[in-house]
Order: sequence, then C-alpha cells, then structure tokens
Amino acid sequence: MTDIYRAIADPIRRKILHMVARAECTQSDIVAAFSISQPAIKKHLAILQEEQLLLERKQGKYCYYRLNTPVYQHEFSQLQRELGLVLEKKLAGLKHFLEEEQ
Amino acid sequence: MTDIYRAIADPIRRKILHMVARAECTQSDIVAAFSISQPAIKKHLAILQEEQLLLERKQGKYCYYRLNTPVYQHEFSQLQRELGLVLEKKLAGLKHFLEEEQ
DNA sequence: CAATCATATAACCATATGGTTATATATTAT
DNA sequence: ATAATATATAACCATATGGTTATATGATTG
Repeated sequence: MTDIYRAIADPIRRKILHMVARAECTQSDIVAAFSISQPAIKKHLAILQEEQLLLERKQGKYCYYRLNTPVYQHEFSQLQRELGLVLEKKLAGLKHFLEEEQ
Repeated sequence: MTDIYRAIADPIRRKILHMVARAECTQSDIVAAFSISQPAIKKHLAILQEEQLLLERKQGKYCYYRLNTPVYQHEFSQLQRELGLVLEKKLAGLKHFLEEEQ
C-alpha cells in the first residue's frame, strides 16, 4: 500500500518524479539525465512503481513513464496532513502554555 | 545538513515527532509508547538528532526531548515546496496540452 | 540479415536500517 | 548502602538500499 515516504527518500527518485510530471519520459531519457547506470535507474523506477507513483506504457522498444497523478496527489496531501499536524501540536502546546500564564 | 526525508522515512520516527511536538518527553516516555526495545528507540532518536529535528535537555537521570521547531518548520516547508512542484509541473503540462488543442 | 539501441535481469558488493540481547553507568529512592 | 530506574553502548543479525558489471532479449535501422 503506497509508502510515499519510501518513494521520496532518495533524491534521484524525487528528480525522476519531477521529470515524469513535466512530461512522459522513456527510460533512456531518464538514464541520460543522471550519471548512474541504467540498471540503477531501473531499480529506482521499480521502487516508484511498487509505490504506485508511476505508470508505464510500452511502445515498441521504448518504455514510457508518467506520473500516476491521482495517487501522487492523494499521498502527498496525506503526507502534508501528517507532517503538518506536528506543527499544529507544537502550536497547541504553546497556546496552552500562554493561557496558563495569565 | 538535515535530510528530513531520511528522518521521516520510518513510521516510528514520525510518531516520535508527534510526541515531542505535543510535549517534552523523556526517553522512557517514548520507549513506553512503542513495543520495541529501548536501544531501538535510542537509534531512532539518534537519527532524528543527526537530522537536527530534536533537541535534548539532560536533567538528572532523565533525558528530555523536544522538537527543534524552527528547523522542522523550515525543512517541512522546503519539502512541501519540492513535492508540490511535481504537481505544478503536471498541471502546467495539462494546461499546455489543452491550449495546443484549440 | 547484421548492427544498433532500449530495456531487462542476474550476480555481486558495500553500507545503511531496524531490530535484538546483554551489559555498563549514572542517578534516585528505600 | 542497596535496589531500582534511566540511559548508553557494544555486539550481533537480517534485510533493504543503492550502486556496479556483464549479459540477455527484443525492436528498429542500415
């Protein structure tokens, strides 16, 4: 079940997400954009796919990747909510502290 | 230099962030809140500290942890921006596509 | 059909992660 | 002083991560 935290843990995977959001890319487009080997890129793509953030379309010898936008959008807003709550809790604590101080 | 992506990659560390945001906690408070060993918790705390998200205060036999709020706030907004850009790029692509279609 | 290009996969390696148990040390309470 | 509690650390283990090279397969081009 989509662990976006795992997906985004690596900076190369984050850059891949940017690439495939901007436009559909072939695997070799992606390989060309980095200075690591094709199998290494493949593994990153596999992780992004395991986490459902990537869709692929196979055409001839090419494999096109694009963002799975609905999933990304959903997972991103969940993440924002989860991490945003941390700050809200902090604020609530400060508020409480100030109100006790009257 | 603070890799928030590493810090938040594990669900236990995310829960710890919530705990220490809500209130200052001792290490044993945190240990009590999970079903893993004290050394395992200690390692999670060490990672959160390496990434500058946690401040500690030592008092007698207790070690109090609290959120490093400014750093968390800053890193969280950077993260939001970076991951939000992915969606913006997607939207820009769709917009461009529609405008070509007139 | 042969060469080339894109992708897939196997085998390997080093390091990181996430956990354990056992034990040491320091502080506090009885 | 002893016992109990809180924390720290060492040693170990299994698995995951992030990379490599070498090679196979499949599609396209000359």
